[in-house]
Amino acid sequence: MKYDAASGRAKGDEFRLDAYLPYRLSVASNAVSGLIARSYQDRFALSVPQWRVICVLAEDGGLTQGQIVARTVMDKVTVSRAAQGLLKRHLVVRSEHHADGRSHVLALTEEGSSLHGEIAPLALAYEAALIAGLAPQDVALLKRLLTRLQAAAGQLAGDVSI
Amino acid sequence: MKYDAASGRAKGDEFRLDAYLPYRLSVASNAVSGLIARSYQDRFALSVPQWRVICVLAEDGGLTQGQIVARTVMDKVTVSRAAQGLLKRHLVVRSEHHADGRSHVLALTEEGSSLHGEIAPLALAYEAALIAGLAPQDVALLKRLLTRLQAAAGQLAGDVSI
DNA sequence: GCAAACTTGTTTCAAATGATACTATGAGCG
DNA sequence: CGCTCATAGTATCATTTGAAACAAGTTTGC
Repeated sequence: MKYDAASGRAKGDEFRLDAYLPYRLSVASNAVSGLIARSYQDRFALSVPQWRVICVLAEDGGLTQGQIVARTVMDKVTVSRAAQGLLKRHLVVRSEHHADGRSHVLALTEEGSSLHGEIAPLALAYEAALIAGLAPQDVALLKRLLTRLQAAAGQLAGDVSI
Repeated sequence: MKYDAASGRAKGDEFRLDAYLPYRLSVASNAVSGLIARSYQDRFALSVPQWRVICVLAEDGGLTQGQIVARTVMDKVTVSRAAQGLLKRHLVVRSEHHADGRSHVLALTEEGSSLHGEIAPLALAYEAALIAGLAPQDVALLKRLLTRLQAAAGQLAGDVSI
């Protein structure tokens, strides 16, 4: 059952789930995301999408939801819901877009900015704990490789659907 | 707004979402998983959990659901549902466990095994397309780093909850 | 100008997810 | 034995997700 007479080699060598990159990637990401998400939820009652919106608003100032979608690689529905939650908690404010009536500009409130200032060090501490024991150049390479995988996946998805 | 007078340095340097490993990991994984999941779904009407169950049964022969849970890092509910779907399609069979009446042993049918044989090359082709352009030693390092991140996340999660 | 086509953001709906509770069986111990 | 406790797997429920339809506003082409 593990030996394929036609190909003349062990079938088990052909495909091993443990060695399959998409599987490894998904499992590692789930473990890390789960850890982080639980932490944000428990301590600050924030979802990951909400935290991402806060981050890009802290970095780039006022943005429309469309710009946030582009910056965070999230669905527009996800961003819309995250923004509504943050609005209710007065962590962000909305203002009219000067040139486009469909759009609004989101920006952090004082409170939102202060929350960001509070969480950011904890987030960095989590990252530091995760990569403790890894060589810095390995971490840098890891980030580059992840970006290239993301780009490759995007390209392959585009190739198929278009 | 990007300059914090109190700390005397640019705020943007403190936390950049783009450089945050959990974010990069999640985004890359979502891009890759989405691509793969769509492909399994479109061509074979299989979910990712179902595909994972097929893989470990192809590798290891008859397993209980508990063993599959351990092998695939999935929730037991997820495995239960995946198994039920595969049973309905006669891709796996269930037999009594010789020593434990609560448990069943799952194994691939001829049809399930043949489906695995059909999908595996495609899965490998996807992986090859994703890592095209990357140095093989970089890919090997990537897999090792992912495994270590997963372990670190598991450990951190354990530290908190226990 | 103004109708058709497109964009922005929201709502709606169906599917996936996972925590919790439950059933059925097995294990430990007096 | 017989009672409690642990485990395998399933069912239930609330939440999350994203695709598709939608409303409101903008752009384009004639």
